[in-house]
Amino acid sequence: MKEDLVMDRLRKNGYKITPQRQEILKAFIDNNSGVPLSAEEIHQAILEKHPNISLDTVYRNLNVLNDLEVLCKLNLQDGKSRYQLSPGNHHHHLVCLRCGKSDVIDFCPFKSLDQQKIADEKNFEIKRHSFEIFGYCDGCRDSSVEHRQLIQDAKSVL
Amino acid sequence: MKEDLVMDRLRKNGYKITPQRQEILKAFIDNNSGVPLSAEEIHQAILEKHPNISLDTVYRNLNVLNDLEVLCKLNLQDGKSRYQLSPGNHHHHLVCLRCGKSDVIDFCPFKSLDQQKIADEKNFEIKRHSFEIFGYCDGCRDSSVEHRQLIQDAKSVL
DNA sequence: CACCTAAGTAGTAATATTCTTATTCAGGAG
DNA sequence: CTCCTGAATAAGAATATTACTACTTAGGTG
Repeated sequence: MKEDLVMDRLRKNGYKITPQRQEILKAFIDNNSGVPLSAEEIHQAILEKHPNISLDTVYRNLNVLNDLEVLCKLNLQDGKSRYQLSPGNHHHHLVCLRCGKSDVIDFCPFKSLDQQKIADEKNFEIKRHSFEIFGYCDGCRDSSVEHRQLIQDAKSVL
Repeated sequence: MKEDLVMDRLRKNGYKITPQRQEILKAFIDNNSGVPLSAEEIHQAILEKHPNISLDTVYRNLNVLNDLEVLCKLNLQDGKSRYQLSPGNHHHHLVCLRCGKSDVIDFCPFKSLDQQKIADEKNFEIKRHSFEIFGYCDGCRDSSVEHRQLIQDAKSVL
């Protein structure tokens, strides 16, 4: 999503355009690594130019942008949340347990699940859902070592 | 799952039977509230009889029991993880955003998703997946207030 | 353009979870 | 039954995230 569209979406939902929000968005636009960003990474990137931005502000705005579906929040099972620009339409993810890269899939279980049946049988009002697939991506299939383990190894070297 | 079966599963996977593990399991067997338990709740319950058990031990063993599929870990979107005894077979959950009760559903998106197609198209090796449905259960459909908000309200009263 | 107010921010404290390290213990081998 | 070793534990530190509070500011109104 383009920067202007995001600003429009903020405005239309009653959110203000602050320099902090613009910087956070820019961090995502500048990220071309393919790996979703963590709150701490975004915070560090912005600190270089704006030494006063607080980590709390980063977290708060990541949640705002996630609620507005500008970003999607991913759990790569490494103990922290990571975020990436949302493609806009409803989707789910293939997440690599080794390198952390995430790929979008259009398949949604709700297209094949009879929502009405669940609503009737269980008398349950569906509001939202989550669906993520974890495994090894193209480049990482060789290794049997998982992301969590690799991170631990990396830490022990420092 | 019965207590003896859990102990067998621990033993067969090289885990030891410790008093702490037995107490944690008992906390789940004793829980008939229908609401999954948080780590802190389990810790408090055990502290009455065993004042020395550490919260870390509770967390560590919840993860062990989750890995062995004795328990399932649920995210009720209220900022903490909750756990309940697993029915044994593969399943997913309907989670109520208001009261926190969780109901098991047998539907699994992978039965209708062509795994081979994803594996081929994306060259992705699938290891595991998550699928949860959030909404309002039978008893909570009236209210439009969400769990998170109710928890905040409750806190402000204290 | 100055004013006003709800929304946003920084800083700090609180909470949830995991890690580290030294000590203890379960349970197999002798 | 005793010894031994890897696994488990307690205690406390570290990390990830959210909440609280007083101050600041975006952006609408006159």
